[in-house]
Amino acid sequence: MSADQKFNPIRKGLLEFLILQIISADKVYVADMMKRLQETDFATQEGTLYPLLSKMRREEFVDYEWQESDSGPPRKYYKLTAKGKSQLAEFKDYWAYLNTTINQLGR
Amino acid sequence: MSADQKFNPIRKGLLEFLILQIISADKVYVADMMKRLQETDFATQEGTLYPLLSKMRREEFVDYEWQESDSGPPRKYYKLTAKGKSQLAEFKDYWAYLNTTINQLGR
DNA sequence: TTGGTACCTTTGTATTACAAGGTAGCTTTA
DNA sequence: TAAAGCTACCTTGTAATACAAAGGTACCAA
Repeated sequence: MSADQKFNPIRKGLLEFLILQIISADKVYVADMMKRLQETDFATQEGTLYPLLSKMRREEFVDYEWQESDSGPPRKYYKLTAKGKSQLAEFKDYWAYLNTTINQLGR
Repeated sequence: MSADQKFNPIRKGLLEFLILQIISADKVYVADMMKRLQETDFATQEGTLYPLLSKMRREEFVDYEWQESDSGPPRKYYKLTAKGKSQLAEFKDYWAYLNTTINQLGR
C-alpha cells in the first residue's frame, strides 16, 4: 500500500492501538516494533515511538522488563498490563463499531 | 456508543469520508448530514461541516445544486462528482487495508 | 418586523509525528 | 587497555492540520 499522504489524518491516533496490538502478540522492544510497523503503512521513527511508549507507561497500559542482549546494551521488553489489555479490547470494540457506522451511512 | 474522548484522535480525519459516504447514499443538505451523523459517534457542528464541505468542493469531490424549500430559504443539495466517487472507493480500499493490518499485527 | 432557517468565515486550540541532537552501555580491534 | 563503532535509550523543538466555537449575513414566511 502506498505511503499516501491522503490518509495521514486517518493514520493519526491509530498508532497507539497498533502498538498495543503488537505488544499483545509478542514480547518486543522498540527496534522490533519498528520492524513490524515497517511492513505496514505505519512505518515510524524512534522519536515517535519513545515518547508514545513513555506516555503509555504513565497511563499504565504497558510495562517493561530489562533484558540483556547477546550483543550490545540491555533492552526494554514491553508487555501489556491488565489495563492495557482492556484498553485494547475497548479499541477493538470501537473499531467494530466504526465498521458498522461506515456501512450504515452508506445507504 | 459513548462520546468517549479516548477515541477522538481516531475519529479525526474520518469525518470527511463519512460525509462522502452519506452523500453517496442520498441527496442531502447540511442539516440532513448533521441529523445522520447525530445517530452516530460523529455528531458535529455546522461550523465544522461548512468549512469541510467548502474544502471538498474546492478539491472537486462534491458539487451541489440549489433547491427551493417549502418553508425557508433555498438549500444546497450535495452530490458526489466522479472524482468524489473514486475518492470514496479509495477510502474503502484503504479501510479494508487497515483491517488487514490490524489483524496481522495481532499475532 | 419578528422569528426561523440556511448559508458562510474567522479564530483559536490541541494533537501528533517527525527531525535532530544527546547520553551511555557493550563489543571489537588496534 | 584504549579507542572506535554499534546499539539502545531518551528529550526537545517544530510544523502541520483538523476541528470546534463563535460570530455574522441573508432569505423567507407569518
